[in-house]
Amino acid sequence: MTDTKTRILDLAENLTQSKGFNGFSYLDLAAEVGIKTSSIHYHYKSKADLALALVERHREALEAAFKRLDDDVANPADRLESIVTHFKGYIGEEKICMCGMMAAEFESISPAVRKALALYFRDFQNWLAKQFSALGHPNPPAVALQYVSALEGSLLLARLEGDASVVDRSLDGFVNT
Amino acid sequence: MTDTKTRILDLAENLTQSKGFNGFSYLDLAAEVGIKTSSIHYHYKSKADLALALVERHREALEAAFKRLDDDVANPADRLESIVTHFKGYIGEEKICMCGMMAAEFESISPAVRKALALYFRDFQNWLAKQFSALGHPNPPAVALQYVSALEGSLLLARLEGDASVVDRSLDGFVNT
DNA sequence: GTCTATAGGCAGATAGAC
DNA sequence: GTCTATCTGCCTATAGAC
Repeated sequence: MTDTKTRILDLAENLTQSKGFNGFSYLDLAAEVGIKTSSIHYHYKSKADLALALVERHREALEAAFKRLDDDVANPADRLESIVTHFKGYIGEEKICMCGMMAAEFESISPAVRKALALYFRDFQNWLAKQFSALGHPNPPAVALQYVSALEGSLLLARLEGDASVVDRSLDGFVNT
Repeated sequence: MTDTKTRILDLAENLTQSKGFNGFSYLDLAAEVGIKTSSIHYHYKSKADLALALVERHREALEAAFKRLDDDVANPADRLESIVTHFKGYIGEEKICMCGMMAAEFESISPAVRKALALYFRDFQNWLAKQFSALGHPNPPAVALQYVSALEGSLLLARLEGDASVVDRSLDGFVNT
C-alpha cells in the first residue's frame, strides 16, 4: 500500500516519460489515482513543484542504482550493459528517459528544475567516467559525454522506429571487449 | 515579401525547435504574423495538418542542403563539419533539432507525422553513411546511426548546459583525420 | 486529506460576413 | 484571405466545508 503522494509521483514519472511533462494534466493524475484534482494540489501545490520533486527523486534513484551496481556487479562492462538494458526497457512501453524528455521541454521548466536536470546528467557522466576509467579508456570524461549523448539520442530514434536494438547499435563500440 | 503561409510555417518551425510543437498555439502564431487565429486555420485546417507540413518541408530542406554540400564541398569530412556547425547554431537560440523535438513528442503526433519523421532520420543516415563510406569507414550505416544519435542527444545536453561545445565533444572521434 | 464549487484563462476549431 | 463571433472543452489553481 503505497501512499498517495508516492503514487502521484510514480504516475507523473510514467506520463512524463511517454507524453512529456507538459503532456499530462492534474486531471490525468487525479483520474488514475482515484481522487480529485484539488487533492493533487494538496500534495504538490503547483505543477512546477511536481516537476522539481520528480527530477530530484529520479536523481536519487539513479544514485541508488549506481551504488547497487557497484556493489553487485564486478565487471564495469557488465555494469554498463545493465544500465543500457534498463533504458532499453523503456522502448517497449513507448517511453524514453524522463530527464531526456524534460531536457527537450527545457523552455517551459523553471530554473530550479533546469539545475536539477543538469545535475542528473553530470552525475550520470561521472559514474560512466569511472567505469570507462576502470576499462582503461584514455579519456573517461570525454567518452562518458559521448555515451550519454548517444544514449539519449538513440532512445528518441528507437521509439520512433519501434525498435529497441537501435539503442544497442548506437552504443556499440564504446566498450571494446 | 514572403507569403503568409510560409511565414506561418517559418514561425511554427522556430517555435517547435524552442518550445516544442505542443508548446505553442495558433494564438502565438496569429499574434506574431499579425492576423487572427481563424486565418491560421484557413492556411492549416488543423494543427495536425500544420505538423505534417512542417516535417515534410523540413525533410525537403535537408535534402536540398545535402545536395548543395555535395556540389560545393569536396571533402566529406568538411561536409560533416558544415552540417554540425549548422546544428550547433541552434544552441545559441535555445533551440534544438526540430525533428528531434517532435520525436520526443512522439505520443501526441499522428501516424502520418511519425512516418515523415522516420523518413527524415533515414534520409539523414543515408547521406551520413555515404560520407563515412567515402572516408573509408568499414561499416558506414552503423556509424551513421551512432552519429545521428550522438548529435540529437548532444543538442539536448548542450542547450541544458548552455554550451554548444558539448555537440563538438559528443561527436569527436567519428571522423579520424 | 479529500471533497465541492468555482474562478479565469487558453486551447483548437467552426460559421458566416466582408 | 481575413475578419467577428462563438462554441466546447480543458487547463492550473484557490476557497472553504467536511
